[in-house]
Amino acid sequence: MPPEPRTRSKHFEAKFYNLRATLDCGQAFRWLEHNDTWTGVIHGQWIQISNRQSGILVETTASSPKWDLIAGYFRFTEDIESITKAFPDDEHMTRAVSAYRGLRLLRQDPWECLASFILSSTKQIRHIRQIISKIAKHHGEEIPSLPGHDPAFTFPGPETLAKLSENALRELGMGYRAPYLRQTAQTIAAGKISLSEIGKLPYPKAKALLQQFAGVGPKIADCVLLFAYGKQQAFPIDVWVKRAINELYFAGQKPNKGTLENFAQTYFQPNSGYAQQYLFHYIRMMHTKGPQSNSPSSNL
DNA sequence: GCCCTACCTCTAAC
DNA sequence: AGTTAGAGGTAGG
Repeated sequence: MPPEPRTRSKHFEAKFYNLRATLDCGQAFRWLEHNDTWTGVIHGQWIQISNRQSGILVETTASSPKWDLIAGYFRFTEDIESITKAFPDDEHMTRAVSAYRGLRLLRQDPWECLASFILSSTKQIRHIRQIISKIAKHHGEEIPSLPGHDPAFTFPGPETLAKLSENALRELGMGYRAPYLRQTAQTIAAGKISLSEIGKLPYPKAKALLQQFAGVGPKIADCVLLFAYGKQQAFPIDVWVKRAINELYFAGQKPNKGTLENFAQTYFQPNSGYAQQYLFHYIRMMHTKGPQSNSPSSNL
């Protein structure tokens, strides 16, 4: 038996951090929960994370943990209360905030985030997770996890995926998204578009550049801008958010595309990106559990 | 520009 | 238990 890997741990102060809402609701696809403890891999490091009094405990098997990157990923220092307080003062946002108190945005690795959302089109979250897990298992590097946990793998870089055939990607179950992912990986591996440069651009230019990648349209570009680059102007409009705006703000009369986009861009400022996440979860809950269901019982 | 459809595969709902 | 619609869209007509 190999010796149990040593772990390093660190406590972070963080007021209102709802791990379930943050890690399990479709902005990231690699987190697993067991007894209120979450495990995942970020920046090549296996992480275990759980709520503690007055904060968050992070443990990792990495031999020299990159705490800065870990803290950056979780955005521990973000003042979520003042962000949600600046939301529009209407009944829907008020309900969304109370149902999902402690929901945070993450700051993910741009490549993994981009690849994940290329795979997300017309897919249920469950299946997206499945595909991403397969990619890591088959083409990532194994890294140590703790006993009792599944083997852990890094998410392979663009150079690795660029070398795979379309068929090898299709074998992972991604269907017609395979050529998109392959081409995007090749574009990055060839240095034609730099992901770190995109982060330095203002929102409109960054969005336009992201849309040059195969399989990336306005929605996926906005997801990456919000979940990886932290651009608050990004407001991904998917079927759920569109449904939410139609139902809650236009009384069910569908506004045309321009009206809806304009509303999305202006009404929720200045924290539109955060507002989008709360709205997304709120409308999904309304549809899956019924409008009566009001369960704010998240662990804070 | 705007609308339409094809696209893979799997899950959830009959 | 088998069948089918629909799923955090995008590209190309």
